Amino acid sequence: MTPAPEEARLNIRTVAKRAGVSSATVSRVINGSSAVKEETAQRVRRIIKDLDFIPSPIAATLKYGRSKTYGVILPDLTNPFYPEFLVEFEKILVESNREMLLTTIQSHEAALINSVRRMLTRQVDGVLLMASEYETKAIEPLFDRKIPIVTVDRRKVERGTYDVSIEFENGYREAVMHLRNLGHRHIGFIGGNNEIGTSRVRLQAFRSALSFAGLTYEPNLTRMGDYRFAGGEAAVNSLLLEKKCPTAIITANDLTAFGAMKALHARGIHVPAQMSLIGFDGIQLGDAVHPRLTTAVISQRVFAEACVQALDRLKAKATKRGLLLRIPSSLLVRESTAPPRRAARLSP
Amino acid sequence: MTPAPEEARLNIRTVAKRAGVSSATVSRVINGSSAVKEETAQRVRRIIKDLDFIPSPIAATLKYGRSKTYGVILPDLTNPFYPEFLVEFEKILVESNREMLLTTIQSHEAALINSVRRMLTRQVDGVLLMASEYETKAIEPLFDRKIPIVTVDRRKVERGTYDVSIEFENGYREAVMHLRNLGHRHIGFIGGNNEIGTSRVRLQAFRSALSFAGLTYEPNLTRMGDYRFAGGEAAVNSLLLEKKCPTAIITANDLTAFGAMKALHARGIHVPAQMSLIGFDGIQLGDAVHPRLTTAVISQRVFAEACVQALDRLKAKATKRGLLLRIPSSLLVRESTAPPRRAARLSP
DNA sequence: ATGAAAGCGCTAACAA
DNA sequence: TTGTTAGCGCTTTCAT
Repeated sequence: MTPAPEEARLNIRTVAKRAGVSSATVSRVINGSSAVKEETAQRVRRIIKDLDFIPSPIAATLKYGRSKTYGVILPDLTNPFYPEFLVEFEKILVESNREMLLTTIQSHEAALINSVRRMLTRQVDGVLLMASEYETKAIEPLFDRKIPIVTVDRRKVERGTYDVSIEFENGYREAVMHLRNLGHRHIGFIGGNNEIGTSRVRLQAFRSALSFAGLTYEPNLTRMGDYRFAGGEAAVNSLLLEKKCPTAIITANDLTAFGAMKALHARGIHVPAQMSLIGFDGIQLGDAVHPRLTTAVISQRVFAEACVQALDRLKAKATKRGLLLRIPSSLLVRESTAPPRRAARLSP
Repeated sequence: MTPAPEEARLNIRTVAKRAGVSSATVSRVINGSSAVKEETAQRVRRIIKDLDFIPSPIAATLKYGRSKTYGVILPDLTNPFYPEFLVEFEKILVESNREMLLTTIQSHEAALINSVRRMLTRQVDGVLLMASEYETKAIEPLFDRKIPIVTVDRRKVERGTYDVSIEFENGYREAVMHLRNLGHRHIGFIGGNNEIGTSRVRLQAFRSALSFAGLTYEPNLTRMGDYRFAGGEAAVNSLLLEKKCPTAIITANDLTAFGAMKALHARGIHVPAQMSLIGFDGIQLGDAVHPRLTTAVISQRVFAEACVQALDRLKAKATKRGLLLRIPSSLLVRESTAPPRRAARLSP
């Protein structure tokens, strides 16, 4: 009355039986343990292939606690920066036989609580929090359960967290120097959302770049945006009301720059002839707009590698104290920058 | 010598013990079984909350076979259409307590095999194949294991597969009529990659729209692209070499239209004064470029709902024969279309 | 170098 | 309405 052996479910024991070994040995072969005689291993691998057997990491997770999955919490999937990052991040994980659990909060802080819960529920081995601007409270449960956490752009670490931050200083310095060398003296800035830490960091980096270039920071040439088109657009419209308009604008990210570009076009202001524009991120779109956007580029590959490495290290030695990793940025000059229309007055 | 009870692992039995019930009852409460006395259920829920207990779907998967996860195979995450889709798809799944396993093949067909393997490995309850243009062979293992498969834009079904297809006919018809009403008589078309089924469908839909509008299809005004900027750009450059240039161009998707727009700008051809342009998809970016793109819009919410529904139904009754769902598209008129510069000669 | 055996946390018959 | 029980497929000591 037992079911036909043909129909027996395919698992590690089926393989073991066929190979004339125990399931423990099969497990060892699957996990590449060196403690198996090569001959045996070969035979087992042969059978695995013949049977088209796929081991279940779910069972392994249950047994062993580790899911071989890293979670990612994104603030906003519609900013192309993140998909471009994810492609690299996924590639690295998959190469090493791990998975990615993607959650998106679409800028709703409330969704963060839910994301965290999903991470816990699915037993991820670590969380990459790219939405670091939000409340720490929501991620407490991760701390409590000692899940490795890597934040992005938070620029501070706590309780064994790692942080991967973009080195804005470089990029903005090169951007400002580039503009200064072209003859610009009055450079506007469109930042992110002021309530967010990373926005302040960007603005600060811009200001120190100005001073490095020997230019004065003019607060009335700075506007806040929202890291999206709309913010860039609105900011430009507001900037243009200033008596003394800038001859160039630098933004907190590329999306903001595109918004700015649109507003400038709409008002018949030519980029770069009448206004130079520099973004930050280096998203692919920058190469496709007209004029092609001059921008500070971050290598997504390098960025993703740093994130995975940070997660791996944190998982390996959970008690270590925090660590800050920096990802460099560097200026890519394209077509959205040019000398200012009227020669700037010579500096004193 | 037993470990301190304080340190006992938190599982369904811990909860059961505290609540003075059996683990089965706790399981029932968690899964919302109606066969539990409300009073008992309340007590159990109370304890779950107090203990901050999170049930493990991994164990449930192991036991029950279902992972409450749908897999998605995307051709290319850098086309904003997909992230915008994913946001909706994820939202729907999460609302109903399910997860999404995202894999990307970045247009490499070889990666499809790997994606399929990941789906099998993680025991997804179904697969949404948005990269349907690729070889059927690679997805055989899904068929073999009777995993529900929903394809997109394949427009045919087999062996209990469902297909969700975009209704290009509508959108293109409205697009062509819009142009015709503006006075256009010679409309160019930039398609996708010709080797791909969905490209042929789009071209066909365009042609039938032309004939519906009483216009003749002019094969020399058609070019193939690649669904990306580059393809649109190259296609325009080639189209402009034609003796009899079109006065308007319709594209296979928005990204292609952006590429076309860039090429036109680069050659000093004003959109829409000298050339009208219509895209397809309705990605957010279309609202941000200058001029804002007239395009046939697909509701991502509707699209995502259809996909989830198709997966759900297929899972519920696996033997049913195939089903085709159609997602409508409709024209959104913005600023990239206008009457042709010189009045077109009156039609005969 | 290999095997036996004890679960990981949960669900679903079946029994009560 | 609730409890008992037998695993789901795997890993990993501990033996041998």
